[in-house]
Amino acid sequence: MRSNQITIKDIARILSISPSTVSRALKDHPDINVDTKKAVNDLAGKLKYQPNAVALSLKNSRSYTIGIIIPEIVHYFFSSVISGIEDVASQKGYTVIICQSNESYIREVANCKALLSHRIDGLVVSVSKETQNFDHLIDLQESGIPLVFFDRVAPEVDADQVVIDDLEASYKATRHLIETGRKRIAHFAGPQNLVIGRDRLQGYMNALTEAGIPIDNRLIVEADTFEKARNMVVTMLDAGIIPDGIFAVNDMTAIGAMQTIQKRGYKIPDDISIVGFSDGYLSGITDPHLSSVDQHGYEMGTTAAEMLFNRILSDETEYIPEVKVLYADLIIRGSSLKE
Amino acid sequence: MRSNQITIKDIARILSISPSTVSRALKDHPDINVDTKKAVNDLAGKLKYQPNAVALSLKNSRSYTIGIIIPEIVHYFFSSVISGIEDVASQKGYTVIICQSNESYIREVANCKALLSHRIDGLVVSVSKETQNFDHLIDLQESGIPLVFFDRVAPEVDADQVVIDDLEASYKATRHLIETGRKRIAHFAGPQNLVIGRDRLQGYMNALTEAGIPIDNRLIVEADTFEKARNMVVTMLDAGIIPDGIFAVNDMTAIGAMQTIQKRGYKIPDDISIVGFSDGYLSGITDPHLSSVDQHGYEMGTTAAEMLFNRILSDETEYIPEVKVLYADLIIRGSSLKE
DNA sequence: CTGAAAGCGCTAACAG
DNA sequence: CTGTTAGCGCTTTCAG
Repeated sequence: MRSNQITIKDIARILSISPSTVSRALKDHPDINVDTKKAVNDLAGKLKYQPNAVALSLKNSRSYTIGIIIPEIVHYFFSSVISGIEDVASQKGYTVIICQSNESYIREVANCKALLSHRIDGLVVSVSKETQNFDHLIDLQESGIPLVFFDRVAPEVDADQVVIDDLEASYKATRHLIETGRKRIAHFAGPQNLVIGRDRLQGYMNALTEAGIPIDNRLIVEADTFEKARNMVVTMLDAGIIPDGIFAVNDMTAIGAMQTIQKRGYKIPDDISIVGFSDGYLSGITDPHLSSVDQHGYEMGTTAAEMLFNRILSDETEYIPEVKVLYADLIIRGSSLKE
Repeated sequence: MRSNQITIKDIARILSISPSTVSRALKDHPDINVDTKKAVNDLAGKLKYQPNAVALSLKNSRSYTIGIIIPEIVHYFFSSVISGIEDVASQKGYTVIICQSNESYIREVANCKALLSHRIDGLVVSVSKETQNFDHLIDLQESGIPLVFFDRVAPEVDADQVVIDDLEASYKATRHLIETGRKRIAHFAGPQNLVIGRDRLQGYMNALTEAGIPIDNRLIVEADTFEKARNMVVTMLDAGIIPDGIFAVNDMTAIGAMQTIQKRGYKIPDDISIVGFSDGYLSGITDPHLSSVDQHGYEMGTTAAEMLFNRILSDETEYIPEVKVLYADLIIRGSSLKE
């Protein structure tokens, strides 16, 4: 199938004038005769002329396009971040290319290459669980493309970041469990190669330590998906390890734990109370509703995009990375209510 | 910030050869001397040369980019469709630009213009709830860009479509309610300007009619969001209209209804049983689990993408629109179990 | 085996 | 007020 879109030359030919005149007329250049302008604009409208963004990109060495690399789009948190980024970008006249790494390092690297090839003007990224080496991102940055990390950051890379205060949020969540009388609080943790995984664990430990509760390693398990949580609960209960509270690294994990716990005949929150870390609206549709840290995904997206455009649109040569820490609220719902 | 990416000319200059030789060497053209090839490829590797996709697009009048327009990315169904499209596209070496209409006609039109400007090679679209006029899509198609609709199609436009058999699926869902002894079955319907809204209502009516159950207009209400469902249930119950079964146009609506019904002291499925229309994994985390039609979003995405690439990669001039109807399964869970 | 030149669509400096 | 020209990065005839 051949595309047959109108160009400036088409308009010029029809009107028997030069392409540059058309170009100027279209952008209302003061030099151009009013009649010419009118003729050009009328014809452009009639022919539904759309400027060729590809040609403009080549000419200007700016693609007016930014890239996003996220692990998986099919998560409320990530898709709401995207939504935030998109709104800011489209308002600035920028287009967004979204790539999924599917939690794979290989794909993340491939995404970077593709985006480099498309000459994106900037990149917002949340790294995959697998990623331990950040050369692909450093390369990108070194070739002059501003970079902003969100949520899953790479401290090894000197770039802007927007994160929530994971340490504080986890601390608050755990403290809330302690304050409602829980003594044997388990943590379903994320991968420890991610900062968010480490920070959330640390916040949990800080709260326990502060309260004088000894840290029990049998209560700290790596489980960060619905499925893993279900299996882990079975393993723990079968081993006679019965927590009275669980702080989970994300909502799906919390919900997986919740379901299995209920299936085994324990009551929530009476026997075991649970706090998650928000993936979005899920917390409102469990029974009981899930207490959870609200991460404000949309706001994180707009913030990241604004930081990125600050870089893109400024001429500063020196680069002092900025870290923005968003406040995260603990929303207490039925799964951890005090009796 | 200036980007400083390596071009073919840079390599040519360093090696004191011409750009055309570099170009040929990079694509392993048989004419080129092995040593030259090696020198070029080594240097390209060292300098991390990435071909400029923008220049290629301009040269080839193909952007190797496809567009997606969806109402909102923050829905499991839509994001899983995107995932399917992306996987097919990236495997074919295409990039994907995703636009959200946010259910707004104006934004949908703007999205089309932006995508046209980017000279996308094809478009996959699910129209906004507001859209009644399809000129923007027809224009796009007329300028030679293949179009595939999914889910929310525009029958007014002669283009490929991939849909599920909404009529059949709704019929099955309603019939299931009838077979489990329900007599006063309500339908929480979607907007009637969308084919899916109309079809789902029609399937519901067909099942009732077939079973000899008269259609009661008080039981058919337009409610297609979590919030609207909550309000609608209150309104109905307060008016003394108590259904014994509800078929909802999507899962969030079903869940909204479910919660409010439970809050009012009715038991699900004993007093009122409920069937939804799938937005994804939500059905597994309600209590009781929600019976629902599985729409196979990912598969819909891959199918749509494959149909699109059939058009993009073929030279056919004649265009016979194809409609692919995917089978939708009714998954029966706790919310509509027979006693 | 390699180079020069033209052109994809657009703009901007330079000439009239 | 308008036209000519060159160039963004790349490929591809056409000429050596």
